[in-house]
Amino acid sequence: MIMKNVKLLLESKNIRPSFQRLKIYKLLAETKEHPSVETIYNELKEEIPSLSKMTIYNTLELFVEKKLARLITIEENEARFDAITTIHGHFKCTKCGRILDFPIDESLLPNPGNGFTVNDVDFFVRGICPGCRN
Amino acid sequence: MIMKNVKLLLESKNIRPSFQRLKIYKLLAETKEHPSVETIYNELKEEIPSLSKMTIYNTLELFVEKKLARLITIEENEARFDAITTIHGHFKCTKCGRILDFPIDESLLPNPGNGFTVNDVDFFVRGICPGCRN
DNA sequence: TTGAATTTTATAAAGATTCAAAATATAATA
DNA sequence: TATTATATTTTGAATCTTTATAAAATTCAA
Repeated sequence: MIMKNVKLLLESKNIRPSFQRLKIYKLLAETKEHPSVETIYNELKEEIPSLSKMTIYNTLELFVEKKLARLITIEENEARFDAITTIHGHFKCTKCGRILDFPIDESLLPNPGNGFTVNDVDFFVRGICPGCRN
Repeated sequence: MIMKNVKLLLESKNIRPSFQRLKIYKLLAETKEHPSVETIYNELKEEIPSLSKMTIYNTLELFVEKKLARLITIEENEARFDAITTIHGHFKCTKCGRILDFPIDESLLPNPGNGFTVNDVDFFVRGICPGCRN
């Protein structure tokens, strides 16, 4: 993803495209690893030595608010993030620890029932991935 | 749920039915609130003044291991627990904060695909509950 | 270029969880 | 019953993630 497009995307959501925000979004969009704050920090601190974790927390919170990112609570301890905001499932391999995306048919999703307003759906599966089974 | 049956249940899972474990299981089984460690601690400390949170952490971990309880990660910060271990959905009302159960048709559940071993499924929905909409 | 608003940074504080060791309770054996 | 071994609980400190606060730096517009 080229920077110019990241910039346009943030601006389309009324987010000022600061250097840090651009870098954080670009990283998130280019990885499939569902990184934590810690991971993002480690990936970027070489390029941005002044970077503080607080900036990452603030930025991700802003992205989630503006629906540029999703917060994933599949891990017990730390928040994970995903730049893909359309509905999809998350598979966590309890052996290698990776979190993988998989498509889900939205029309088949369970529904809490009449009278409930649904704003957000998470579908988490835990088990062993094909690579770890061999 | 009477204590005798709690005792039998724990014993059937090879868990020594200590006083603390019995009380913690009974509380978890009799509430629909999906309590946190903190909540369980506050509920029980009057009856068991010596109780420590560490015991609750240890006990719940043991229960989850032995499939007497489920760990629910719908909250960003704290772990919640549920004595119902069969597959069902969780709805979190972002207004009143309550976490409610709802049934889901297991045969319709999305599947990560061939080659994946599935051990555990979580289905979380966030939104507004009927009570809070009025 | 100046000044106001925003963003980033550094530091501290809070909250949840884990660790290690001591104290207590339970079970097994003599 | 007394003794010993084992399991459980408690305590207090440590760690880890996240949040709060305020100062410093940066950006933007006049």
